[in-house]
Amino acid sequence: MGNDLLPGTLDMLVLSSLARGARHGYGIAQHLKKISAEVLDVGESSLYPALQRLLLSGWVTAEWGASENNRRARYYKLTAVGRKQLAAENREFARMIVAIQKVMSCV
Amino acid sequence: MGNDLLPGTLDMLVLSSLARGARHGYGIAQHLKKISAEVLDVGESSLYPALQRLLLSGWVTAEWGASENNRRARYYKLTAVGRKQLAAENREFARMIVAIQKVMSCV
DNA sequence: ATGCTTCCATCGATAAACGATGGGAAACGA
DNA sequence: TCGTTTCCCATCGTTTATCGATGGAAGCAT
Repeated sequence: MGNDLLPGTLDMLVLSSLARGARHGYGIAQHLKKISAEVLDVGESSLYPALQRLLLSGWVTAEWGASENNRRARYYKLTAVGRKQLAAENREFARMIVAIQKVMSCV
Repeated sequence: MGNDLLPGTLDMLVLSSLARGARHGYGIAQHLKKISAEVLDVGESSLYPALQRLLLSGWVTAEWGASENNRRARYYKLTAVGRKQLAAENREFARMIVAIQKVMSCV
């Protein structure tokens, strides 16, 4: 029953997942699914390209390490700039939601 | 300062614009801009393809007529199925927003 | 051995939205 | 009368995000 996600929100969601500390890709997907009560289901083919974007933009850094399960994993960590970006995207998103709600409630 | 819009929401916004009665394309764009306090700015190159989609799906019908300004205009009208679709998209959207908020507030 | 879970990642297709562009017809100001 | 603005239609080509399918490797349990 896990649906797709709202386009244009993935980067923000990923950044948000990293706000409390570094995670690896698989962990990010799990986290989003869990916190959203299974509503958000980020496929790996959406997630990894997104992480590449974030790396390229300098919002996150990556470092290889070992997971809790003793497996090789790549940990992504929010940079200072990334944290600002998260805040900005959050503001902009809120702005959009307010605007959309206005339209929808005008029915 | 009118930005783009949140991808994946255009069809819903257009349907919502037609909930109270028929409008022509130009009027829909104006309405969205006005109600959203200039936040939502739907370009015509986004709007008309969207209307084509809605026509093709049967959510709306179109009819040529004259605008208030005595100009030739194409009026789009919500169908019964379109109204159901609007309700469904609205529900789904709300579901997504709740899920996203959960993730964002977990920071 | 087999298969399940965890973890990485890429590739090709699809589809949505955008910028640029074009046109025609009414209204309006000079 | 003429030029400009406003209104209203629409398409084309590009970009970009997301997705489904696919593949691989390594650890764990049976």
